Amino acid sequence: MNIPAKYNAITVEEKWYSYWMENNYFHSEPDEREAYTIVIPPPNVTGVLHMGHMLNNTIQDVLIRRKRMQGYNACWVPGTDHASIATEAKVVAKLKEQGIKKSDLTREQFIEHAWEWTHKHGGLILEQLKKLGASCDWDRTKFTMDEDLNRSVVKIFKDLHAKGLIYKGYRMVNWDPEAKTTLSDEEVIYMEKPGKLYYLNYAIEGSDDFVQIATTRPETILGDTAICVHPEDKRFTHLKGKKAIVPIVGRAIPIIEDPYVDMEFGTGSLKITPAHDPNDKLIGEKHQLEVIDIFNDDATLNAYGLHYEGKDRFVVRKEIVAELKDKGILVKSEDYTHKVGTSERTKAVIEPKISEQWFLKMEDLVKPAIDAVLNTGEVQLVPHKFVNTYRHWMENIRDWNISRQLYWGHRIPAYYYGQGTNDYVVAETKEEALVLARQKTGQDDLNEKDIRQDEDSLDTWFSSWLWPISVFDGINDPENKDFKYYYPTNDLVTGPDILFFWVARMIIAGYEFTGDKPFHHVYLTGLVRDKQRRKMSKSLGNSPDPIELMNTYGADGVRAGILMSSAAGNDLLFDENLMLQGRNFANKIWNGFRLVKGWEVSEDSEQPKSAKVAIAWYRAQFEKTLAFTEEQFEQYRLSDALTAIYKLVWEDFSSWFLEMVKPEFGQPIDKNTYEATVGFFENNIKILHPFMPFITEEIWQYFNERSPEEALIISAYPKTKGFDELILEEFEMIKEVISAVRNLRKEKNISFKESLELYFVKKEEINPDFFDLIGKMCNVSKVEEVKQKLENALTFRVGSNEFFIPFSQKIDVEAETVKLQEELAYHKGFLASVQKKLSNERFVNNAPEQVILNERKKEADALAKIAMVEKSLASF
RNA sequence: GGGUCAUUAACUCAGUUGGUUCAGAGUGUUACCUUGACAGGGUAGAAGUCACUGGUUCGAAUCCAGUAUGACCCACCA
Repeated sequence: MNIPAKYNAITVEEKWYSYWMENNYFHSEPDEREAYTIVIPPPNVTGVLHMGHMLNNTIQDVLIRRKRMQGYNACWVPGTDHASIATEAKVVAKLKEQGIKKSDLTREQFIEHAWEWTHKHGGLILEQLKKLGASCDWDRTKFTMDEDLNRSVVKIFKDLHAKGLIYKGYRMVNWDPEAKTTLSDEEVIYMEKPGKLYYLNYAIEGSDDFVQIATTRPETILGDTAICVHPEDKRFTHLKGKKAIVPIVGRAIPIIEDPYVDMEFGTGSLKITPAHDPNDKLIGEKHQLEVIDIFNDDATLNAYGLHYEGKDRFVVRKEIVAELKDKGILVKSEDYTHKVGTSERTKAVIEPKISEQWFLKMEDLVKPAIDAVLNTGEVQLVPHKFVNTYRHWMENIRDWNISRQLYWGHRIPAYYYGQGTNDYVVAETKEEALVLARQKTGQDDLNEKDIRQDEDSLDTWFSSWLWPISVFDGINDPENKDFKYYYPTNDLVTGPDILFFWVARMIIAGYEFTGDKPFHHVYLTGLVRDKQRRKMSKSLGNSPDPIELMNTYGADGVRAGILMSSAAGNDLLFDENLMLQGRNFANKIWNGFRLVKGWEVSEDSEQPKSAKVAIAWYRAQFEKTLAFTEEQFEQYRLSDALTAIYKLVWEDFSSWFLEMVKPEFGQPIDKNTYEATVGFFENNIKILHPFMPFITEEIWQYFNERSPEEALIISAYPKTKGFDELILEEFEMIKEVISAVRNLRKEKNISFKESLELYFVKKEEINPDFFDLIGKMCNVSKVEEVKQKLENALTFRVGSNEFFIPFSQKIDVEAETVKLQEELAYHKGFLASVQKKLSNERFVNNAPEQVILNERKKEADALAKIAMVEKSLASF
């Protein structure tokens, strides 16, 4: 036979993925079976696979494959997200390389470039998922900018607008000067950054007096429109009603009072710049202050910046500090660490900016979504600990800024017919808009030229929050058969980092637009970190290339490795050793297969007793493990399920069972044992298939010719049957006997080839059915009970039974004595602790009866063992 | 500032309603083994005051309170 000793993953994996694709096993159509559905968290269309994807898609594939084998109609819908800001930023960068500025292009031209980019780089990540073995229904692949998804988004916008939930507001928003767009609050990451707190003196109008303020942003003094102090702050009562002069600008601004000011902080007086700070804006509104915006869209200063006009805000900060210092206005500066908002995508420092944007009212929308997670349990978060985070966010939710000043994305379906900011209608098409506009204005002579669509596009998440609905076209056509069959979906697998961005909003959308949950369970994976516990990120360069990993360790190896140590919700410290472990496991299975496949089967040789009992034992062991993994799956503890199977296959099956039934070298194996072994092997690879699909399919098909209908991927997953607990217990004792004999051989340097005899004095039951097996495993020619201990023999004790191996050489009495004394000391110590417990009246009175009985049994056992050891000692 | 979670062997982690000698696994490490499936393997061993301090209990790694350290999430303090 020429099966290679080393399992070659690469060729095998390609072969079976193609086979699965050719036979259409991944595709799902509604039928009479129960559906099991997962929608993929759509990765960025132009993204590449990283370790986070590996983890989370492996989990999805495990769930899907298992359910498919269990007879569900499993459907895993793949797709990608247009990722407006990220993709637009990439396109802008690429155009810049070619010397083209975004502002040189029309919207249409830019979008053309973006599509070109998308087609060129898009979808690569889905190809990479295939290498991982992802059994997605590729016929259902969706993109968040697909035409039908666009129609869904527009419809939803229109619907929410009609309900009065979408409105335009002139508000302070998060401005990303790099991408020149607003961001939602969730897209702003606050980072600790070292800065300085500058103390400045503002002169008081018409006097020599001054008021001192502290600021971290001296460049914004150009937009100051007030100084604010606490009304009860006695230090400033003399300034009441006076005006201060803004340095450099020379503008006189009022000194106002507001309890917002913290008297303890800084100098106790605060400069107010309503255009550039959310709090200042609130105070400004309250006191009806002038709003002076000093920035352009790219965060350079505008005309209000005077001689700083056209310079960047950070350049200006430096220069203005120098100028203030020269003029004696800067009193001092202190080092000060504070949190600075940055853009999640571009990393640019966010500029709070007042502008007119579209908002979605969240207050009422969140109610059913809160209820579903907190009260009814219709949607369950796994692990449960995320419920609190979810609740907190939901209960403190603010209106969602859904407009973005980007070209790439779903354009806001609002059409203006006049110059006023509210002279618009919301419509699905321009034609419809015209009709609506005519109705609204009563001007029948309006035509298409008079109508222009809003320039903004929608936040990416405004399309992805519909994902579980829109991939089945449930918005446009709620009665369609796919939607009715697959929705609501079952499980969602994603990272906790997008719990708010995506998961929460999908739950909101589900209830609002379908009246039902979008999914039942949300499995939140941990983050993949490097060995120094840092998040894996491109900028740190600490993320290994998943493709390289799969080439080195095989997709199965990587899948197993990454799952082996990743409990739900716990971060995973990436270590290549895990992948190595996964690969070695694949090799172990492979070699077990080689062994079994190499056996010659004899029709007429009889089944040895040892094999018979081995089969009975392994059957029970398998069933026990299967039952355990079922429990683990119930709780989404995939890692524990896999570890259990790993041990079953490596230890129980390979190290024990195969050794137990292995025929003598050169001898054939009897048919019954062979068939049982192959049956066990096949069951092993069935329950392993969801985790390691490729090698299992390879072995499955190698064992026997299989038609496409008999492929492992669609074979029936074993069902739990219950098992014989007793045989498992009995075998534990046998195991101990076997390893004790092996140890003695080693200690005394007795070759395995030298046959031994084993005798024992029985104090507790030992099942004689196993004796042949002991014989085979230890090369012992007979196992026999005797009434009393043997002289001149090696001894050991298992349970309360004492074993003897007659030994021709001289027994080292001293060494034996030492060994026995150690055992004695151990048992005595144990006895003491048990007796201490039992002599404690309160224990005896309070503990449950079963516990006390256990203790009594322990006491009796210990006493028996002590007696036995003492007797042995006495005989020396 | 508020919240959540963690702290168990050198490392990464289990320990599922408090009760068997319950202190575990994998990796690493040590010693031995070219045994006919597998050195990507086998056998055996060493290794921990379960972060700390109290409390509850007959009994605590497990429950409670506090402390320390770390991680993450949320929040408009110049």
